[in-house]
Amino acid sequence: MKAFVRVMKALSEPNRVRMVKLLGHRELCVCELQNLLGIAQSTVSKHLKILEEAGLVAYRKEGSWIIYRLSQGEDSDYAMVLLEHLQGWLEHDPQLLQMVTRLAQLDRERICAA
Amino acid sequence: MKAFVRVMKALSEPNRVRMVKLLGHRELCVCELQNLLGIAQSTVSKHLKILEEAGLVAYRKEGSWIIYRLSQGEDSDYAMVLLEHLQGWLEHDPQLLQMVTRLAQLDRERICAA
DNA sequence: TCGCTATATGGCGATACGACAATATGGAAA
DNA sequence: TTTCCATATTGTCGTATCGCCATATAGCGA
Repeated sequence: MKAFVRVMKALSEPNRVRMVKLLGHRELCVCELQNLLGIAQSTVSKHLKILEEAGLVAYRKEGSWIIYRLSQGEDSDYAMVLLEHLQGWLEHDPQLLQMVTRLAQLDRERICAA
Repeated sequence: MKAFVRVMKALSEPNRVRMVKLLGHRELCVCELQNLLGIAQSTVSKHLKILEEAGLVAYRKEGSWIIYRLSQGEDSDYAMVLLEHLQGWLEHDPQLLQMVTRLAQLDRERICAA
């Protein structure tokens, strides 16, 4: 029950759901999420901790960056099922679409600069 | 996003999850849920309202009883998917098992009395 | 070493939530 | 009508949550 509620609670906050959806496109570091969501860095960090404790995301360190990705089934069965459904859900949310567009734009710019 | 979060929020509270699981066995009136959960009637009523607004449960009136049941897909796609998964999830939660046992016992007694 | 950047943590204020008791509503029975 | 019973609503209280700012912590480069 506790584990289930932890996953539901993690996904019952719009900004956290947006993080999950954004991470569905590619792995992202904290500052990228901060940039895309437009909220304070400390807020992003706290949200990520909640997502991680629910087994929804995982991270790896790369120098001083910490790069978050969607979890791959290591931890919670509940989390995995929800993540799969979320792939299809909310694809037409206006705010989210806007963020995804910005993300794609950032990626294109990076490619051009390379 | 709002509809999705509403469903997640509704399912991120243990007593509400228990209500859903209990309603998975059969429809129940408010006082039965109150009895099984052991919480105040007003609390049960509020929880049921939240579950209903999320599209997880529905009700019908029968005299002065109001009988709640799991929703059948009338309202929310998110709710339906979660309800289906919940059929299998949390089957071994100790508290829930105890409540289900009590519910079965009540049913048996009612049959004997008839 | 000293900063500079990326991230995490602590603390605060505003708001939301979950519990209960008390009260309102509305049907059924006397 | 009056009296119950089932349910909903309202008020209150303690706690949790979300946002921010300010402050650690930790790695990288000068």
